Amino acid sequence: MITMNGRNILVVEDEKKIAEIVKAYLEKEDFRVTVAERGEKALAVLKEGFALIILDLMLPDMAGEDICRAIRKDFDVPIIMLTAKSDEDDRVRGLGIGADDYMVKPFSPRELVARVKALLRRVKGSKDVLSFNGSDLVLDSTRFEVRKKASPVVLTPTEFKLLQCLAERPGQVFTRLQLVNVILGYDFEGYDRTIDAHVKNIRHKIEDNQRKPSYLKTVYGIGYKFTGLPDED
Amino acid sequence: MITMNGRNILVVEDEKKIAEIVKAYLEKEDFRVTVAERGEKALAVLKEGFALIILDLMLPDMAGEDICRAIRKDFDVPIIMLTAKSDEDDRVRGLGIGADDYMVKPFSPRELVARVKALLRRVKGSKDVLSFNGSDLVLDSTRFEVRKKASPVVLTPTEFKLLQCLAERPGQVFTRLQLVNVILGYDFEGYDRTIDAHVKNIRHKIEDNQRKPSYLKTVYGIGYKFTGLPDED
DNA sequence: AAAAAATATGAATAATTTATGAAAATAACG
DNA sequence: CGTTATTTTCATAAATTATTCATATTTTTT
Repeated sequence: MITMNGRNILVVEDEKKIAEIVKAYLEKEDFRVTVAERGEKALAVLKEGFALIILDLMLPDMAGEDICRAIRKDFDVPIIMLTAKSDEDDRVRGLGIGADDYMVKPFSPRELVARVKALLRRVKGSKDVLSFNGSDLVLDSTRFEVRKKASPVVLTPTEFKLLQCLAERPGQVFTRLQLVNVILGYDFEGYDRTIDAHVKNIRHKIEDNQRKPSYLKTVYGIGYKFTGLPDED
Repeated sequence: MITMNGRNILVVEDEKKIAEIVKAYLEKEDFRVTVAERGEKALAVLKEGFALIILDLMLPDMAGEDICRAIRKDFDVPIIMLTAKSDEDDRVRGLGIGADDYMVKPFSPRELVARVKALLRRVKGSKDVLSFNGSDLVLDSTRFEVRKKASPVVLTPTEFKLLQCLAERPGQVFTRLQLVNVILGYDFEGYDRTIDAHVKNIRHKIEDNQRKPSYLKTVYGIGYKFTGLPDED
């Protein structure tokens, strides 16, 4: 396995302008940036060693997911995937491609920088696994899998995204609208309350007592929140 | 550098229809919106102070990027750029100039509102926490939670809003009518005195001695006020 | 100190909000 | 194309909160 290099970032993006902007923003933060316009080139420079890779899902020569898998085969490097539409993130998450994070275009460059930093911080610590209540509940984003007291729990894609969204920020309260925006996309035309149904189903799968949930809690009049330490409020 | 104003948003957009829709959506979320149809006017009202600016890249009198630069020269205010169609160049231009985020038309107004909020949160440093009497009493808006001497106090939504409204301006006296307008909405048809009931319930939860409240004080003949330093009047 | 005015309080009732099971619509898959 | 899994909607039950009201208490005025 090849060593990764401190502040080197590889940007795989064929839209030159976007690549440039991303480069500019990252360099302003003291990262060194290499741009590859094609998947082929990306794979060629890989062995230079990068701390992180930003990868467009749509490239002229190869599918982003293939590149991602190719990278993952030999390198243990965090990847942020760029997708054009909100429904593509399903593919990113669902297919076990193994991206560590993803952003839907159009994205704010500041947010990208923030995520790069966050991801580097996270990765340095360990992998992409959220663990709660002393490993009683584990959310493994790279494997798209949840484990409850060590035994696997099967969540549907929407359920997983919902739980993940909440679990990433324990204690923070999300309104149904916020959750819809994040999980179903800004263009979702349906009803707020569909969130309730998913919450119910998730609770059924991860809570000991569905009537008295210890993880996924209701905040009356506002929305929902996740609590990592079931006892606390 | 000029101070920015809490919930004031400037929309610079010449297409009246779009401006109106944006305005309506933002006002529904309790923002105060000023619309400028031309760049010239935008620059003129700038000193009123805005928390955020939404700027169309294409304007009749001046290029959006010039306005953007002009704004940035004197104001440190977050900017969301609106660009027409999915013209890549425009998109990219917006970012290069130093917009914080951008959206491609046609966009969903819901998404715009969500991005506005996200950007404000990000810029503010996500400090939605009010702290009083040396952290004896803490109001945390993102967690929708009040803590009294470090232990959580559960307030109902109305109670929370009421307390928040008062606590945001310690010392300022609010009439019941003002409170009703802010908390229950201008269209509330009920009785003033419902506020009293909420005050009672809040006091029950946060005051040591409900008969001699140290935070939530009555101003006889007028209304109520919040005092951050319990000793002072 | 008594009367008047305003606020506090507890309890009853009304109104909202959430949970839930099942049906209908959609998407995914072979 | 039919079959299955998933997502969404819907109707209703259950839970929680908001409002009102009658009465007690406090504050102000005279």
